[in-house]
Amino acid sequence: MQATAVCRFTAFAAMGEGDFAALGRLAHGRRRVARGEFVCHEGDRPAGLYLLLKGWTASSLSFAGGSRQLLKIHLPGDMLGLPSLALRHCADSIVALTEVDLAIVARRDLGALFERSPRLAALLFLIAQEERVAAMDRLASVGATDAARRLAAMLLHIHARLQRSDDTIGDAFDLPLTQEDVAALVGITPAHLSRVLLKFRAARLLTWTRHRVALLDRARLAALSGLPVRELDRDADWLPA
Amino acid sequence: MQATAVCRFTAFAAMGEGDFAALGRLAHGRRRVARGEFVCHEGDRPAGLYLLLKGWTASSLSFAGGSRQLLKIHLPGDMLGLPSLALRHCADSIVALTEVDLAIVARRDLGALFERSPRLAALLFLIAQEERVAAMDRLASVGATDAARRLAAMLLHIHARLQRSDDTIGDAFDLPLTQEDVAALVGITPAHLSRVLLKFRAARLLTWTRHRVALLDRARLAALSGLPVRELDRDADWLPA
DNA sequence: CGACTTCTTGAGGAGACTCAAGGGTGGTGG
DNA sequence: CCACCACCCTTGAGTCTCCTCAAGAAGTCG
Repeated sequence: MQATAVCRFTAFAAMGEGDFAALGRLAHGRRRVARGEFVCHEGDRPAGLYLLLKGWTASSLSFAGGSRQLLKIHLPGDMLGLPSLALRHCADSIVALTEVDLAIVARRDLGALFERSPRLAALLFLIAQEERVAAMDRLASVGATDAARRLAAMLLHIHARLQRSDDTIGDAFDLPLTQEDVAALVGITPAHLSRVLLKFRAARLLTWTRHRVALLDRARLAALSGLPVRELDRDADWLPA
Repeated sequence: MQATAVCRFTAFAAMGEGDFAALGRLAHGRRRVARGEFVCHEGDRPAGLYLLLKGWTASSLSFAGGSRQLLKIHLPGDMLGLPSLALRHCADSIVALTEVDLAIVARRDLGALFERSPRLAALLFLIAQEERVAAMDRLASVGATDAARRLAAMLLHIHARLQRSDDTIGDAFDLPLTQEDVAALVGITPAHLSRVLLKFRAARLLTWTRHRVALLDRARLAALSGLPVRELDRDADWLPA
C-alpha cells in the first residue's frame, strides 16, 4: 500500500499499527492499464474496485449525440469504482490518462474491513464524504459560474490535490490532459477553452504549454473561482478507536 | 426511526434485528425547523448531523454576486450534514423548504455505529456512494446538456425518489419549491425556466401549477434527459453479517 | 380587499457553440 | 537526421442558447 493512499486516511486522524496492516491487506493483485485504455465502461455489469497506485485516470459520463462530461480526475491514492458499488451497472466510464497501475480490491475484503477495522472503515467513509464535497463544489461551479471561473476552480483543485502528496511541486505541474479533456471537465467546448486560456495568459494568471501548467497567481485564481478553500477536519475525535 | 429512513438501508440488503435496534438508537433528540429557516449555513463551524424525518430541505452553495446553486433536495430519510463531517467548516447551507422535523445524530454515536454495527456502517457507506452517483449524474446533466434536458432529469430524479417511499403517488407530486428554486437547482435563470416550461406544457410532457407537478410522459422525459435509470444493487452479498 | 410574492413575457445583449480552416508539435519511420 | 503524419491547438465568422433587466399579470396570504 502506497504512502499516497495512506495519507488520504491519515488526513482525518491518526491510525494504529493494526490499521496500517489492515489497509495493506486490503489490496490483492495488480492491474496495469495502458494510456487511453478503459478501466471500466458505463453500463458494464459488475464494478471492479481498485486503488490507483500510479498514473492518472478520468471518470466520465456520455450522452447520446457524443457529448460527454468528465466527472472527476483520479490521482494516485484515490479509490476507483466505489460509487458503482451501490449499483447494478457501472455509473461511469474510467479511462487511463497515463499508463496506470491499479491495486485490485475485492468486495469481500472491503466488507471484512468494516467488520474488523471499524476505525479504518470510518476513515474510508470520511473520504467518501470528502469526495461528495468535491462533487458539490464542481456542480456549483459548473451550474452557477462562467467558463473562466470554472477553469480557475478546476485548476486550483487539481493543484491542491497534487500538493497534498507532494508539497515540493510549487506552482507548476504536469497535466496529462488534452484541452479537449479539460473542456469536457469544466463543461465547455475546446474552442472556447482556447479563448479563455488566451485571456488567462494575457492576465498573467498562468502559463500552459502542451502538458505543463504553471499557476502564476493562485490568489487571484482563487478569488476568481468564487469557491472557498476546503479545510479537512484533521482530528476527527468521534471515530472508533 | 422512521420507515422511510430504514428503507434507504434495506434497499441494499436485509437487516437483522440488532441492526434495526442499532439504527433506532442512532438518533437522540428532535429539532423542528420552520419553512425558510436554515438548518446550517455554509462556513459555520461545527456541522450538526441530522436525519430528516419530515419535510423537504435544500442544500445550496452561494457565490459572491448573489448567484447560488442548489446542490441537492433532501427528502425524508436523507441524512443531513454528512459531507461537512469531513471539513472544518460547513460546506453547504441547508434551508427548510417546508416545516421540517429532524432527528439529531451525535457524531460519537455515528462512530459507535462503525464499532458495533459493521453491517449498518457498510450500508451507510453504500448510501453515501448512492449520493455520489446522484451528484455525478447532476454534474453531467448540468455540464453537458441544455436547460430542457436538465429540467427533465431533475424532475424524474425527484419523482423516482418520492416513489421509493410511496409507490402510490402516480405521476403527480407536490413540489414545495418556487420556480426560482428550481432554476437554481438546474443552473438556469427563473425567466428561462418559465420559457422551458412553456415548451414542456406545449409538448404535453407535464403540467405544473403552483406547487403541483404531474409528469405526463415520463418515458419521453427520460429519453430527453439523456441519463440512464440507475438501478441499486439490491443484494450486496459482500457486506459483513 | 390589498400587499406581497411568484410567474410570465418582451427586447436586447453576451457568453458559448458550431463548423471550418490553418498552424504547431511530437512521434515515427525511412 | 529529416520528412512525413497524426494529433492538438488556435482562430475566425456566424449563430443560438441563455442571460439581464424590466414591466405586467397572476396567484397567495393576511
